[in-house]
Amino acid sequence: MGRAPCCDKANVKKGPWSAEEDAKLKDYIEQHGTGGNWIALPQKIGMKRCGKSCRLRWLNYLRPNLKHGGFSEEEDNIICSLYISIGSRWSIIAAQLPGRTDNDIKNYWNTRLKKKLLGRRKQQQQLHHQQSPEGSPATSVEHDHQNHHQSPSSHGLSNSALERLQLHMKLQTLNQNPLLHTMLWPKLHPFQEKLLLQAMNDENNNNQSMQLPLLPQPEMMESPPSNTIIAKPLEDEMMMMMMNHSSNYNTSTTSNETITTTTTTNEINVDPSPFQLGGGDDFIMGNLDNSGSSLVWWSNEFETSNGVNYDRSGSFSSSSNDSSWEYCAVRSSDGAGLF
DNA sequence: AAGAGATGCAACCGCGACCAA
DNA sequence: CTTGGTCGCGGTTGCATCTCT
Repeated sequence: MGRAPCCDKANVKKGPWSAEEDAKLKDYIEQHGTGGNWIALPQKIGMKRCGKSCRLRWLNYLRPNLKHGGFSEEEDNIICSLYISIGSRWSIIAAQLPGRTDNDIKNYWNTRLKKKLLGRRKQQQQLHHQQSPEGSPATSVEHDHQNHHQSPSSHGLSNSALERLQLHMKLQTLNQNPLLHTMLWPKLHPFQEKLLLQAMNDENNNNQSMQLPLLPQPEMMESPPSNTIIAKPLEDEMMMMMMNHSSNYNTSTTSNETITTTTTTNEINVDPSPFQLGGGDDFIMGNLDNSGSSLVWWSNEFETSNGVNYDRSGSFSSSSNDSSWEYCAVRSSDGAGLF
């Protein structure tokens, strides 16, 4: 037995609001406030609308000082940064953008900003698809782009986390350009950082049952222990997704495999990994080092000491003053992955 | 010019959180 | 502690408009 409806659905008007309804609601709230009870409000003013509908209309459209459309570059950057950090927590993101509503930002992200930022990858995938029509399907993110309003792909990974990973990679690529760096990674106001940290810790706390490490507070990040993997929400989520996605994932603390990659521009030695994660098609591979920020992007295959081929499709890293991160997505010839 | 498909946006839905009784 | 009502959020849907062929 489901919960009781909040209103009599049969006698409630749905659909677009008329100017008359808008005026009625606006006038009432400006004079009397909401009274702390949205459900009762429509009856008070004689409207055949659900209280939730009134609330939504007020918050998203009628409220004073709301801006519609015309997102600035700075707003784009803030949305993007926060989305990568905390995911689709539109209310938190909206709180950082005065005059914007969560619904507005959500729509803007889904319809424009995401495409704007991931456009290049889409082109790459289209090219890849043309070159190998029998190849693997597009990621769920791009699949969704091409199939508006259709169900997610059967890939099984969270679109949100994939997007965040892709964006992180993309922005780190752009990060090589110092001009773009400041443009795309704006320094947050301390209050924004505090909010962000709070949100991150909330997320980590919620995941405690999964035994994921907590995000360290700034004061805890003074000198991270060597080879300690500090989980940020993005990484947590990706790890959990990989584990959920992979029916045959494997974790190990006894890997003795050393991977050496050689590219035309980079030579990367990955320490014997303390943690393996694999299975399925794609993998996340990470390595914490203390050598500062570095960025590499591979598209070539590389071979491990035991002869397993990995197609390292991309890699990125990020860093703060105290710690740095390096990740790459890998696909192996034998179905094993490394973290 | 017309039809089909893509896009953008407002609004709805359902669920979990919260709180008071 | 339980229950019922409300709030707030994120995901989804419906539809008008735009773009392409």
